[in-house]
Parts: sequence; structure tokens; C-alpha cells
Amino acid sequence: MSKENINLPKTAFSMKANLPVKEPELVDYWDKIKLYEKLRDISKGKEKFILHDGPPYANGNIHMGTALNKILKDIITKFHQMDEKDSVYVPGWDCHGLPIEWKIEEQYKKNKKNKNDVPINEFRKECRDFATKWIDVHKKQFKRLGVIGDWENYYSTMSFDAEAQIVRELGKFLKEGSLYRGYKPVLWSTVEKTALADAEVEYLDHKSETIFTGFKVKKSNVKELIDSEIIIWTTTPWTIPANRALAYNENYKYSIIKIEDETDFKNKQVVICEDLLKSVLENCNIKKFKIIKSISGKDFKETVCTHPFLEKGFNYDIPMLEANFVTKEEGTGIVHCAPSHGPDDFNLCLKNNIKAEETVDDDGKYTKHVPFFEGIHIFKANKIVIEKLKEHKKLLSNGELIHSYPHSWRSKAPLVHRATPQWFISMESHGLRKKALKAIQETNFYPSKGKERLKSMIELRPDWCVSRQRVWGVPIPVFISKKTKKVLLDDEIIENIANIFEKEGADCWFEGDTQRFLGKKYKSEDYDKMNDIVEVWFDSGSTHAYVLEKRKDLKWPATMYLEGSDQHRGWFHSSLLESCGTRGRAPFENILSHGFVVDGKGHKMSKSLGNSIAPEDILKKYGADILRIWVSASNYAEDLRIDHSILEQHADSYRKIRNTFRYLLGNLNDNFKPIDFNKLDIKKLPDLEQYMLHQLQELNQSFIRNFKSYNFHTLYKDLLIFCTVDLSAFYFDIRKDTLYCDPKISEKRKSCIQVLEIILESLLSWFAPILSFTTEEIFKLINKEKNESIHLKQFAKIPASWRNEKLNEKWQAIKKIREASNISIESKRSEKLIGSSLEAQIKIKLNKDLYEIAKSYDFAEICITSGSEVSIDNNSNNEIKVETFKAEGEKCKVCWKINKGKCERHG
RNA sequence: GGGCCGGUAGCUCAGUUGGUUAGAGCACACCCUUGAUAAGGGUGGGGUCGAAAGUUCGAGUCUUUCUCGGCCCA
Repeated sequence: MSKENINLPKTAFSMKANLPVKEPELVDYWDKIKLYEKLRDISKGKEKFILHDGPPYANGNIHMGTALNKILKDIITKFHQMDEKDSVYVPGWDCHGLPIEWKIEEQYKKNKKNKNDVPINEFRKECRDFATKWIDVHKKQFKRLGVIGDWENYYSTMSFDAEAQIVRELGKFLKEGSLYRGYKPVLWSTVEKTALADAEVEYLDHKSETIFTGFKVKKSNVKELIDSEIIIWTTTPWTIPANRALAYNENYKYSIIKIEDETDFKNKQVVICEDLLKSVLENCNIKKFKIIKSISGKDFKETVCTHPFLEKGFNYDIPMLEANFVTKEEGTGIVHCAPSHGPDDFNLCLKNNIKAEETVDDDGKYTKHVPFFEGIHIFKANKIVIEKLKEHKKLLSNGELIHSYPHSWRSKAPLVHRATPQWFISMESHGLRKKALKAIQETNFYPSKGKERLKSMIELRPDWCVSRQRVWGVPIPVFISKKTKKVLLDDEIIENIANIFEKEGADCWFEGDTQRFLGKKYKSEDYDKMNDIVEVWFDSGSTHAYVLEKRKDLKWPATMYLEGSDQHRGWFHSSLLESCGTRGRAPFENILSHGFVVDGKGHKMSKSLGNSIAPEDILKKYGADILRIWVSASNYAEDLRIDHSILEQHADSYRKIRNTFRYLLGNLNDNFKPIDFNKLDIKKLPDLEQYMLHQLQELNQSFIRNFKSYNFHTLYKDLLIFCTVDLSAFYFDIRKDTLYCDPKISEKRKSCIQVLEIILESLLSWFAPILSFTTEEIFKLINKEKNESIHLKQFAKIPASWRNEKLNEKWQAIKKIREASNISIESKRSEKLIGSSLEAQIKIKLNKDLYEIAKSYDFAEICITSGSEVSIDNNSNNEIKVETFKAEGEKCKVCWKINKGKCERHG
């Protein structure tokens, strides 16, 4: 008999995947058949699963983090879609904000153009065009990853309806009274001339000039303190001119000492925290001194000092105030307070009725409120301050310090705290903090540790500063009365502004007629129009209002928000606050957060380390399905490692899975007839087939459990092990004989084919959310119908009746015997007595219990040998004993089994 | 500098309330197969659980310190 007469596998599904070429074709196919529309059509009326997209910033090519995020979202939406839900995914983009503004400014600089010469709306248009361009690039890149969504009708924070709704949302806070105009120190960049958001700040090493200086006591309840100098240490000498107070800790002890060295401070009494005395004296190189008195921090009560620059016109009182933020970590245990240049200072002074005022202007120059220094830039003031202190014999010591200091992430310029008029949303005035904390309790977090993380941030955060002194954003829609200086509060006006924005976009705020915003009710000449814009976190924090609520295909609240774990402070945070402030609850029911992409060693990716890896390169070399496997196989609750060797491993796994499908398809000759699982009479199937269906049922159980709890790496691992261990090394291997060598009409072979069909259909559906391209390739091969897609299907439904615990126990025993047989066969193989296992004949001796199970099975078939004997062994302690002999006789030309006589099947 | 999270075989991950020689898949080595062949099968080696100290009869699993890494904050 020749090869033509046995049933060898035959399929058009090649082992060479060629994903980088085939995947883009499938992307086109999905476009062509309008997959997204079809999905919506077939899902009408079903329960909605809404994963609301956190908008990426429309700037630059996607990186691994973005790819991870989008693939994870896609996997989840597909899982729910195939679980019979209407799983709608609307991608969105974050468009306003400083980074884009900066890009355009950079272009101006290159072209020697001055931003101030350009009409504001021309500038805004360039920003808008820039964002639009990148949305387009991102869209293509995301689609290439296999992400299915409403790409035609995406949302963006710069669309007119978004800009209008952002105004309405702000209006709600304004009306309520929780949006207020405050005067607070914020981190300010004198280069960009704006306040910066937390996210725009980065901490870099910075060399600061440090000084020890003294404030002379003018009034005190402790007589030894009078005329003593209270010593402070600061790393920002330029804030000395803005000093208004000193802070001490009432729990500390302080020493009054008399300096006896030959210095400017000779015979002066100075005050330093007792525990810091040694280090301060060392730093100031003071050798000779006398301790006059030790006092408690409490004794500073009602003490008043004078300013070191008293003689330069700084003739106001400097009170000493109690503050628990004073620590013994560094300095002198007394902290100088400039309320316009530090949040702690500001709060302490506010509590004690010392108002902050504008001491430094937008450019970083001292204002008229500061005597002597007016007009000097603060970054040039350190030297002058030091010089003048010296001149007035107030400089105890000075030096330099390299420490971590806030910088602008764009310009890298050091930042300063500066009190400016800003708009805030109060955390307390209307119970926002309380509402938000309650909303967190009502939300499910994956992984659960996210809950605590978000909670602790909300508990501690200060009021939300929502204003920015920039151009590219949504204007804060506020008019202030010229006469009363009060904010105009009128719903009609807010709605009027929103309506105009809806039609024309927010650009119209900045030029043209102001009166039309005010309608007929108010006169524009009576009001000042604010020109601040809203910070971008408010934009994206409001997406639930202009996307979830506005679109009929979505629902509010969303089922899930999914982002990187950094968004606990970002989008999760701002969305929570915005929604709790305006609607009293969170805009999401579940939050899933994922870790960061790091290199193979767990280090963050950076250009300087050269350990980055671009999605584009992975797509070119491996294909999106490999990247999708990487996402599925990694534990997103932690950081996700990636490098070429890790991808290589996953590519190997991919080949195993692909080969499993190839075996299935080959034996079915690419002919697939769906089977009604419920009508299948499994009792008519051979024992092994029943067992495989039992396994499939078990796999189905764990599959459902794992996807409902978003445990994808466990889910993927289960599927992979099923392919390699249960199918390839077990079922497929055993059934090769039947499939290849039995006639097509054989019942046994037909049963096996049925089971192969069931396995193929099940695996195809279970792998579809992960291997979106490969499963589609297979699906198209076995489904000749046009315009169809695996992604329009649902998960295979495995009847619970396929579960068979008794049978499972039996097969566990059989597998043990099979293992023992393999070890025995291997020993003969290493002796070169046999090669293939078909050259072997095995004798199996079992204890009574195992014998009862095994006696009715054919172990030649199960162990793929030419013969087997099973007997009971009452005399041994071993439960299983296997002996292997060389099979004797003739090799059948068809099934290659060695028989003493003729082959039973093939003559 | 502070807060939170994490460090189990080369890789990706399991390890229930602390309890027998720490598991799986992949990778690796060797062998077999050449009728799943840019495949398949078998056997096997490999971790003392980031480090140290402690609690305990007993710790990967509890405590402390340290270390490395990540995120957030200053």
C-alpha cells in the first residue's frame, strides 16, 4: 500500500505564518466587510459592555505602552462581544494642552516667528491641525494591532461638542459655588510663563545656593530671646525678600547660644534646634560658642522678629508660628515662610491672617510689592540677596547643594512656587472628597490594589486647580464685573456660550464680538472676560459627559475604564472628581489598571539606555498576533517585561498553537461542518473521545472563570497547555494511527473526526480575542461564506453534560501507566534495542486497583506500541511495573505495526 | 526624600489558612521519528524561592532590616 491510500493530513493552512504580510490584508478585509458595523447590527438589544477609551495624547508615534493598552482593551471588548454582549468600543484622543502648543512654538522659533505676532486663532488652528494629523497616524497604527472599534466616529477633546460640554460642566461647578477664584502658590515656569500641572513637572537634580541667615527677635516672652538671631536655612535665597513669617515645631527643643568666633556674628546670640545644633555649627564653621539657654519650642509663642533687610525697607513684623511641617531632617529646625512661594508657607500664613501677595510677576521679576528688588529676575537674585545679607552682617554661612528639584518637563527650566490668581474646584465646600471616596468604594478594581491607591490620593489631595494661562484649550467661561469684581453667575450665559462653541468651536472666545456671549441681559463693557483656559485633565475628565452620555450607542456610567497604573492620578482621578462633582457618582463601574512596559531586566525603557523596543519593529519582525500573545501571557497587574528573547519565546508558543490548528485542519482536509453540541450522543463515542470532551468541558470552565476575572495570562496558559500537552503529545499522537490508517467509513475514525471538529470550533472561538488575525485566517479558510468573520461569532458553548468525573479519574490512572511505559520504552531505546515506540512490545503489571481500571484498555494503542499485555501483580509493592521487549514479526506496510502474523486491519 | 507595589528555574507564570524531597509550559541537552516535517514523540538536567536576621517544632508563605526594580508624590 502506498501513501496515497492512507489518510494523510492535507490543508491549505501553512506553517509559515507570514504575519507581517497577512495581517495588513486582514485589516483591509475587516474594513471592507464593515466588521464594526456588522458587530453592532448583530448585537442590537443585547446587554451593553462599554469599555470607555481613555484618550491618548494626539502627539507622536505610539510606543509599547500605548500598544499594550490598546491591545488589552481590544482583547477585553472582544471577550465580552463573544460572550453575547453588545461590546462597543469608541476610541478617543486628548488634543488640547501644552505639549502640542509647545511643538507649534518650536516650529515658530525655527522659522524666526514670534508667537505674540500671530493672531491667537491662527495659532490655535495650527494646534488643531497638528492634533488632527496625529489622530490619523494613531488610527492607522492602532488598527494595525488588530483593534476593532468605531474608527470612523471617534471622539476627541477638541471637537466642538466636546468643547461646548466642557464649558457646561465647568458651569455646573461655577453655579454650585465649588469653582472659586483663589490666590495660591502654584508651580510656575518663568520660561513658559504659565502654571504647570503635576503631570508637566519632572524632578531633576539641581544645584541650589544655600544660606544660613538670622532674623533678629524684636519681641518675646523669653527675655534671653530678645535681640537673639533666629537662624534659618534655605535653598532658595531669592524668597527671603518675600518672607513674612518663621515656623517652628513646638515639640522640639531649641538652644540659644553665643558665638565667640571672629565673624560677623561674634558675640551675637543665635537660636537653633538642639538636635541640629551640631550639624549647623559644623556647616557654619563655628568652633567657639557658649550655650546660654535651652528652651522648648512652645516658648516661641508670641515671638516677633524683624526682617534681615529691615534697613532696606522691609520694616514689617515677622511673627513666629507653630507648624508641624517643620522637621529635623535638615536645616535649623526653624523654617522661613514666604506665603507667595510655598504651599505650606501659604497655608500657615493664611491661618494666621497673613495674606499672600504678588511678589513675583509672570516673567519671574519681583513686583512693586518688594522693596529694593523690584524688577530683578528671581533667578538672578540669589547673589544679590547673599551680598546684601553679608553687607548687613546677616549671613552666617552660605554654600551649595545638589538636590532633586522641580523642573518643567518641556523646557527643563527650574520651576518656582508663585502665588497667582487661579481657578479651583474645592474638595470640601460641597463634599466632593466625600462623594469621591464613596464612589471608590462602589467601584471594582482589577487588580484590587488599585482601590487603595486611588483612595489614598483622593484623601490627601488639595483643591483642584483647573486654570492655565495658556492658549490651546477650552476657555474658562467666566465674566467678572468691573464694578463689583464679582463673577457673573447665570445659567443662561453659560448655556449661551456652550451653544456658540457647539457651532463654532471655542476659538470664537478669543476674538470678535464679546457681547454675543452675554446676550441682551448684560453689557460687555461692564465685564472683564477671563482668558484662562481649562487644564487638560478637566477636558479628559469630562469625556464621560460628552461621549458616554451623549452617544446613543454607549451608556453612562461606563462598564469599565482601563488605563496604565499612572492614571490613578490622571484620568481615573480627574474623571472621578468631575463626575462626582456634577453627577454624584463615578462614571465607571470597574477600573482595570495595567503596569508599565519595562525591558527584559525590569528596567524602564529609555533612549539613553537604548533598551526601548518599538511596536513597529515588532510588527515587522513578528506580527501583531505575537504582540497580542505577549499581552495575554503577561501579568498586567505588575510591570510587563519585553525584549527580543521574550518575544522569541512567545513566537515559539505561537508556532505550537499554529501547528495544533494545522493538525486539526489537515485531518479535516479543511472541511468543517459545525456540529450541534447538544445533539451529540457522546455515549456512542469511544472512551478516549469522551475523555477529550470532558477535558474540553473543564477547559471551558476555567476559561469562563478566567476571562470574567480578567486573568488573561492564566487563561492563555491553559489554552497553550491544552494544545501542547493534552492534544499534541497525547490525543493527536494516539489518534494518528486511527486517522491515517483506518478507513474513512470506520466509526472510530468518524468519532475522532467529530471530536476534532468540536475542538477546532472551540479553540478557534477561544483564541479569537487574542489571536485575532490567525483565527480569522483559519475561519476564512473553513468558511466559504463571504463577509463573515470569526469576530462575529460567539464562544463555543460546551454542554455541562460532557463532564465525566469518573472517566476523568480512570484516565488519570491510565496516564500514569502510560508515563511508566514511556520510561520503560526509553530505557530500551537508549540501549539501542529499539527506535520508534512501534518497535516495542510492553508488558504491564499492575496492582489490583489499577488492573481493574486498565484491563479493558488497549495499551498498545495508548502507548503507541505494537503490542501490550496487562496483568495483575499481587506480589510487588510497586503499583506499576512495565517491561519493554522488541516486537517480533513483520512490519505492516500501512500502519507500521509489527505483527507476528498478518496485520489485523491491513492484511 | 516619602507613599504604594513587586523581586519563585534561561523565559512566562502557579504555589490555598506556614507543614512531607518547591510545580507547570516554553526554552535547553540527549535520544527517537521522517506518514503533523520551516513539524511530531520520549527522557532528562536545571530554582532553596532578591539578601540577612528573627518568630516557630517547622517559612517561598509571618515580622524587621537591607537591596534591586517600577509607579506616584515631594
